[in-house]
Amino acid sequence: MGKQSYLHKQKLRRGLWSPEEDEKLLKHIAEYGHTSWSSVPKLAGLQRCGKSCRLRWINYLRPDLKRGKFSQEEEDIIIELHAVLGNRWSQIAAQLPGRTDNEIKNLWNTCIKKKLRQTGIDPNTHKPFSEIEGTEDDKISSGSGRLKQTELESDLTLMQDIEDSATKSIGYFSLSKLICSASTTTLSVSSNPLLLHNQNNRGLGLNPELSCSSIASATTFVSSSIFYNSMDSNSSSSKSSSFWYDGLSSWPDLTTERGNKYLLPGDSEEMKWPQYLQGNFLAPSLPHYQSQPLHAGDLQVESHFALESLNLCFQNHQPELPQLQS
DNA sequence: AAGCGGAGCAACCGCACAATG
DNA sequence: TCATTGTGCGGTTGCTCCGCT
Repeated sequence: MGKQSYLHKQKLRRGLWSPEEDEKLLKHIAEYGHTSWSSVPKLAGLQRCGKSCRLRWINYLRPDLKRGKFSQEEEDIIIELHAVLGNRWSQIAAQLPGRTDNEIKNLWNTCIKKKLRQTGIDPNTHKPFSEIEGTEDDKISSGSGRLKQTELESDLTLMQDIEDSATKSIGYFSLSKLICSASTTTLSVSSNPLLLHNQNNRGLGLNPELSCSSIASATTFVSSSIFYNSMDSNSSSSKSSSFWYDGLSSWPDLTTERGNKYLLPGDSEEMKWPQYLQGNFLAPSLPHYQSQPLHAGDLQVESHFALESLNLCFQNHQPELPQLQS
């Protein structure tokens, strides 16, 4: 693709990001947002490609990231979602506020896979090894997580496949049941607005008018009542569904989110760049921002939100942040 | 103390898709 | 309709750390 030569031509930096680079990027995004990643490096004065900036922001600098070890509940959720979604890390990540797809992918590849194997479960099929021998391929958990449009005969058949696979898996939930449970309020299997159309949406073919990124959005709603009950009930978990109810249009009210969930000194959150900034960069947990990448209205809203969240941090912690070292 | 190997993690690569001209 | 550009995603690589010998 000529990417290498492009990098050489532009003398772009690669490899680990320095604190100075992080600072530049963070400042730039706080000030201008990121309407176009390709222009960010130039505007921010970075010798990086836009892609690298985007990745750095998403996986590391974003203020709503939750760092540190995954809890057992989070691991369980990942396993359950993987049984249904396969390697669609971004969709799985959408269900875990503050976690990135990269983080989850790494966790899966390094820890969870191993654990499952040790317990006699094939991480690809989520079935006991003894049961797999001689059985048909598992459509859901095949190596490549990306689902091509051409593979989608229809949303309904895919949905059925997913459901079949999930229900066949030991101990894992049935999508239809979940959606049915969700339907006690607004959705039903037969009228799930997310699944009516198979237009050009990636993955599971969603109704574009609803513009939520994926089926994950549906499970956000569903899982909020099922998965998260055992989790921290005063943070993200209890809000996922309200986000849905709010009609996919409401960004978190930062004034009410304020103080809702910060990284507390007692938390075992690992702080790297923030440590560089004297170790006191406390970021609010803003689950909707990460978990619900709205498409409609999107970039401006997202940028605006990023700016707001950063500003909020800045306001709350003025003694620390203005002291960015240069 | 040095070497080795595995684990964990950050970042890169290549591809697919969407948007735009 | 086609080409180009931008973005997002999943797979993979390579570096660092740490425990073991």
